[in-house]
This record gives sequence, structure tokens and C-alpha cells, in this order.
Amino acid sequence: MSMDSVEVPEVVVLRLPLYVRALSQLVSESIDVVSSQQLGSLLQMTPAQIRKDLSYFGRFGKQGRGYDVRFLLHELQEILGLDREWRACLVGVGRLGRAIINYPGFYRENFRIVAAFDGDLAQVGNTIGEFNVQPMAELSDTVIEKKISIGIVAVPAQQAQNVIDVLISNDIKGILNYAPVAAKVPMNIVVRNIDPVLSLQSMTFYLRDFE
Amino acid sequence: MSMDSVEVPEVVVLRLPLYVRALSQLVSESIDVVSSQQLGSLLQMTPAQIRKDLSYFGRFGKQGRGYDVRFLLHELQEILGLDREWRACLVGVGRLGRAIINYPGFYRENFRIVAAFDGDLAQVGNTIGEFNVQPMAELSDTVIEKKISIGIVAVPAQQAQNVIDVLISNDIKGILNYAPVAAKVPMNIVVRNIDPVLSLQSMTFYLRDFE
DNA sequence: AGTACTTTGTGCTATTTAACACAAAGTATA
DNA sequence: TATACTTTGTGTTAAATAGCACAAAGTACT
Repeated sequence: MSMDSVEVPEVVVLRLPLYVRALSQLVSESIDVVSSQQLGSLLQMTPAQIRKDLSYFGRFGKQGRGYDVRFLLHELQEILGLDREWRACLVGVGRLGRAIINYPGFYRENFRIVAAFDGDLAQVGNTIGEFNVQPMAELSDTVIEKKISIGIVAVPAQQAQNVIDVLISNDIKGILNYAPVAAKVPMNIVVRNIDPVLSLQSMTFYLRDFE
Repeated sequence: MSMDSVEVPEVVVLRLPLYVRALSQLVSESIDVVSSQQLGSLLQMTPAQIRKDLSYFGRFGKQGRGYDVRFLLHELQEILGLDREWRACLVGVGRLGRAIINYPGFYRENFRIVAAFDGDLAQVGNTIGEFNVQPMAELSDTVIEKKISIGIVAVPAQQAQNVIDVLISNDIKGILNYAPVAAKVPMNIVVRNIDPVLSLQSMTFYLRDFE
């Protein structure tokens, strides 16, 4: 018995960031108004899909004209919760973890990595970028102190589920998982997997027949 | 008028690597037989879906028993084209590109990065890992020489479409795109996007209401 | 051999997702 | 003001995807 008259499909939510990105691009090009037609050709999707998606959240456009770029961008950012800073902790400071810390793309979009943990005590105390690597035992306190709501998992597959369990038991609600495992989590936890190997392995199905 | 009696849906192809991974895990645990039930609970999906997916390619199971793990693994690897080595080139040797080159996960799954390019001539000639960074002008020859079929794009958004166009014009059929852009490609080209920021930006929609 | 159980492969149904197509409402131009 | 466009938002239809449920075929145990 949800409050929402219609539940928003997850596929729609997954597309909203694409719109945000395209609209940001348009803002930087000083374009004020855009039609679903134009947005569609920019993003390689049908205008109807864009309009349907947007209609789940309101009526943002103007007939005969299109959408005010800045306005729609602002609305979508608010809908997605992108109008504020999000704090994340990294777990696992191996090669991959270090690359993630040094990746500037998160910062640019208001995602802040504010702590780094590792289960391996040999790593604890090391300095990576601006952080001291902390032991997992400190996770509980740090999550509260630094108001962390997202966990980024960059540990080997074997340890991933355990790390994820610890994160969840410390009230982390969102997990960005770089480990190659299908994490088991309660329904109220949001998991996003980053797994380039899986991507390649499905790609080759279509490449087999060329040479 | 395709040869296949039924076209395999792309969603199904996207799931096959998950099965491959789970089966590999089972092999390493010396488990010989698995039911769709067990596989489903391992991967958090319904047994029916697994059986339906597999049925697009053949009848691999045995009633009352399940699937022979090694046999099914081998079959799926063959279907996906994972029974051989795939060669890729990297374009863009900035921070991200270097991390990709040093990532051991590709190698472990028989994907070989065999060349690195950069459009910035200041990068050309530098040594990254085991490679000399080559200028884009050499891409054409190198792709043929080294039998490269996959391009990994790790350049800034602004340059991504151009790089992708060059790759395609040199007969690359698969692109693993780390740049935050919706690449425009002909229908016969397979693109897979790796975009952690998009993942976070859709995640926050569900996190908004906690704290 | 017989009974109870397990599990596949698949026809069918239900659900989800995407696209069509058009009235309504706006713009542009004369 | 009138006419020809443009574009949204959405009811409706179409297509894609997922899940049910069961006959058929096997296993396990007595």
C-alpha cells in the first residue's frame, strides 16, 4: 500500500541520469530549450520513451516548444537526490581501490569518498591519497561520524560478501560493488555492480563470427 | 531471414556470463552436479529463468538430477566464444587507462590488452606497464598485425566519439567504453559502457529518503 | 518392482517495458 | 486573425521478458 499512485519502474530511474548528463551538456553549450526529439537523437532513444519517463514525475515541458533545459535539469537532479553531497567509504585499497580513490569523476558529481578501510592489517595505517587506511573495526564509528551512506566495495571476490554484510549491519543503504560476485542483500539495500569482465564476456557472443 | 529458428534475446546473452562465473566457482569447489534451483539461489534468480535461458541453446540437463557442472560450463564458454583468447587495444593512457592496463582481471579471463594508444603526442613513446604508448596513426597497422578485435576507450568524454569512430573505421567490432558518453555506432558494433557515476546517480534515487 | 521424490524443458499466462498515434496546446508567419 | 507547424502528455496497442505449472524422465529407497 504505497503512497505513490503509480510506482516508478526501475528502468526509468536507471535512465534519469542519462537525461541529467545530456542536459548538463546542453547547459554548457548555452542551449536553453530542447525537445524530446532532440534529446532522443542525442541519447539514441525514442522521443516517446523520454516523454513517458518524464511523465512519471510531472509535466515539465511545453507543447510546441519543448523543455526548458535548466529547469528540467534542476528538477531531475532534485528527483534523483543529486542536489546535495553524498559521502561514501571505500573498502579495499588494493590496486583497484587506489584507482577508485584517485578517480576524479566521483568528486565532480558530488560524490565524496571520505574514508578508506581494509581488512588486511598490513594495509592499515598506510596513506592513500589523503586518507589513512583504517581497520574494519573502525567502520562502525566512522560511518556515523562522517555521515557515510554509500559503501564502495573493491576487495577480492572471496571477501566481498562478508564486507557487504558488515557495511549493511552498519546501516549502509547503497553499495557500489566492484567485486565479481552476485551480492546477497536484503530488499531495502541498493546494489550497483561494476564488472567490466562480464561486459566483455557478453560482448564476445556477438563477436565470435567475425574472424 | 535468419538461420536461427529463434533469435536469442540480448537479456539472455547478458546473463550467460553470470552462469559461467557461478559454474567456475562450483568447479573450484569440486561440485559435479547442480540444479537450476541451486544455481538460482546462488545467483538470486528463479530456477525457471535459468532453465529458459539455457533452453535457447540446447538441452544440457538431466531430469531428476540437474546439470553436469563441467559440461555446462564448457558449453556456455563455447557459446560465448570464451574458449579462446581475445585481444584488445586500449585508447587513452591517463589515470583511468593506466588502471585498466594494470587490472589483472582481464588477463585472468583470457582478454589480452596488446597495445596502448593515445591521441596526445606528449604521451606517445612513454612506457606503461609493458607497452610503448603508440600514436593513433599507428592504430590501423597494429590492429591488423596484432589481430585486435576489441577497443577499450578511456579518453575524456569530449574525445570519445572521435576515438570510437576511428576504432570502427579500423574494423574493431566491439567497444568497451569507459567514457561518460552515449556512443553513436552502427548496428553491427557492440558497445558496453562502464560508468560508475551513472550507477551512483540512479542509486541515490532510492537513498534520498534515508537521512 | 514399486512408491515417493526430484528436476528438466517448455507451453502458456502474466507482467513489464516500449512504441504508436493523436488531441490539446503551444509557436511562427503572414 | 488565420493557417501551417511543432511538440507535449498520455490512452492504447504491441513487443519483450519473466514466471507458472506440469508432463516426462530421471533418482532413491524400500
